Amino acid sequence: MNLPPLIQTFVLHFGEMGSRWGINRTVGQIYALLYLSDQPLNADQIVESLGFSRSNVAMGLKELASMNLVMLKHKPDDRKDYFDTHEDIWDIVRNLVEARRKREVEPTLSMLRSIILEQPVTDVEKHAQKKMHEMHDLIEMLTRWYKEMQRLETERLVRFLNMGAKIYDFFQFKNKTDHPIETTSESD
Amino acid sequence: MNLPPLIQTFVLHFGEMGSRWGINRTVGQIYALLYLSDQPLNADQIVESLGFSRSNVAMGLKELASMNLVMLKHKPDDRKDYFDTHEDIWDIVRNLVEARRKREVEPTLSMLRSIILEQPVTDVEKHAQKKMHEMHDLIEMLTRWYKEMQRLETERLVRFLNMGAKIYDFFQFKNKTDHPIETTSESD
DNA sequence: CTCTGTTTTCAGTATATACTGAAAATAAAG
DNA sequence: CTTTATTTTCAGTATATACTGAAAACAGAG
Repeated sequence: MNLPPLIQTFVLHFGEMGSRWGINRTVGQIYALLYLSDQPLNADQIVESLGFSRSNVAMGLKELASMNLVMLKHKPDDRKDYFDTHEDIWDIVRNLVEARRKREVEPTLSMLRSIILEQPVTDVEKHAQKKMHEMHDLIEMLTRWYKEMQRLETERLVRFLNMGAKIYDFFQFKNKTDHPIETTSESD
Repeated sequence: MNLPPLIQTFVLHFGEMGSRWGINRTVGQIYALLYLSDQPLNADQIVESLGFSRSNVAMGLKELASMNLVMLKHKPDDRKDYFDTHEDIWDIVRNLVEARRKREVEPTLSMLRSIILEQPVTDVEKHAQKKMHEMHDLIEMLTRWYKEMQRLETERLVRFLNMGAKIYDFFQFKNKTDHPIETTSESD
């Protein structure tokens, strides 16, 4: 690896963190490199920069593509595949969260859906099923909320996030006065 | 392992998912078992239920304790340590998210903090640093928002999440009319 | 069609992580 | 203090995951 120190630190960090983020070192480093690069890179350039085997890089890129974290691009008169990350960092967040939801949440949700349909026999099972139901409802609630956020375009999402504290006050206010809040025509 | 089928399915699923959630099979299964149990369990009972070695269970419990996902309890005239999960499922979420933030976000944030202080030399480094700055600001923003949510008590948090769609409308409304919204005395 | 540059696959190997059993540490009870 | 119940540590081993190199598949150019 022979990268400018600033870039190297970042790339190595992403490699190390990879395992905590459910991706491996190779994938982490490749993503970091592409994120910092001011132009799309091809697999050979990545091999050159990071020192992994060609096949390992190919697999890493495939995984990143499956998570919609990299985009395939082409240059005129060049048959090589070039890879790039999204321009808008919020698109990165959206794709990242979606990929993790699919991997980490969706399987559990469907397991819960099927299991709460079954008939509990003993009291122990009854209690267990109640807890599972509780978890199921919570995940569904968070998922519903997440899907709504996912639809917000960047500008509104940012504004919404920056409102955080004020929204908190807003609910405090609502709570104290007990007046329903008119936002659109719809009410609670 | 000899558990009621309903419980066994759930426990095994948590074990399998463990690796995707950054915990291992043992930790996943132990947590699942404790979550479903209607009473605190001691290490021997967990060994009995799951078939892991005593030491593996001890390590798993230690890890769960470090993430504040299990609580230590004692019974009268019994020297054994008993473990239990939180009553309120939202407390579980709060502790879970906090544990993951510490592991998965905090180290990156401090790496970024230190790296954006350095002096870039080349144009390539300048561009890279700009991208790092962008990432840093985004993570800080999300963290700030998260900390505010973390402070909300369960009832308000649930109400807030259920508002999701309406808040979206609310911003649409704001956007169209361009009137600042009065919530408390403070304004934008 | 063949040739050439490129990507993908996959069996084998290396590395990292999880797990165990035995021994050490701890802490309550006598 | 010693004894006994319990938890923790840790070196060694097993298992799972990552990584490589060689070969196969693919795709555009002639």
